[in-house]
Amino acid sequence: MARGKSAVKPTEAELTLLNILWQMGPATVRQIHEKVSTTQSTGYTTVLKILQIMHEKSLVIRDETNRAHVYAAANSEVHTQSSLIKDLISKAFGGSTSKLVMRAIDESTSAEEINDIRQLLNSLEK
Amino acid sequence: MARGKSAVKPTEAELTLLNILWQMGPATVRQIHEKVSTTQSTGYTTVLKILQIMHEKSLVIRDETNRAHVYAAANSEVHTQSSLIKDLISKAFGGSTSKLVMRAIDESTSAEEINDIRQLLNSLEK
DNA sequence: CAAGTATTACGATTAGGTTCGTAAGCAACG
DNA sequence: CGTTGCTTACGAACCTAATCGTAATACTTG
Repeated sequence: MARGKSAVKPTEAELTLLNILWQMGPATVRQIHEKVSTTQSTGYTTVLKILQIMHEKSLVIRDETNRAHVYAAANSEVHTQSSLIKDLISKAFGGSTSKLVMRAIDESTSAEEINDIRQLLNSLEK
Repeated sequence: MARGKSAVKPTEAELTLLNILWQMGPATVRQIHEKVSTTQSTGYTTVLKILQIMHEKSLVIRDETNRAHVYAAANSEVHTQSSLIKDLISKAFGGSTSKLVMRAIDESTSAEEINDIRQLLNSLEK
């Protein structure tokens, strides 16, 4: 059955760090902490601890070659997003993707975004 | 600043009960527990406790007229779904609705659902 | 090499979520 | 009215998440 894949759902704090890693690419704790500090006041060791836990969960990989370990997201942003959205669809939308899309799109959705979505639908046509 | 609105995000167990309440309408603990028991093995008092906590958080309202209190969801299913999806968009999709929709739709999405979505887009046209 | 500095590791603390056992309250019935 | 059974209330136990203080370790530089 090939289990062992990503049944792991990142927590909120973990997702914050993943977003940074996807944006910056592989980075040290110091770099990640500096980045996260621009928006939140989180201690250095807190960031470190979360990264260590994520490593245990295989949410990140790390290169221990140098003293300052270099962390990187284990899964792609797209992959993680898909998994989060599938989770939400099953838990809050009775498994219906279209219901979710209907709730997602509202008056605050820009014309541009709507166009992007329309093009996606067209490309699925085939 | 007009607090008291729904800044409250239901937990997973709470969402399970909300789904039941939306489906059944107002119900007693017994009824809810019977329903939840068809898919999980959760004790009666566990369901009761969660409902009491949800009541404190104002996720449900309850009618205490009779001995067996009658619980009902405080917010509509649509309202709650919208709030959950907005939360996910901001935390995992950089605020982009179209990105979320693109991840939501994949090869497993039925033609029927795609059609529903297309109609939604058309109705927004105007 | 010794002292200072950066980094990782460990473990404690706090808070929230989930579960359930037990007690207390009420109601109906014999 | 007292016993039985359903219901709510209370609180303990356990788990995960998040935060950080302190210790241990490794590098760096005078």
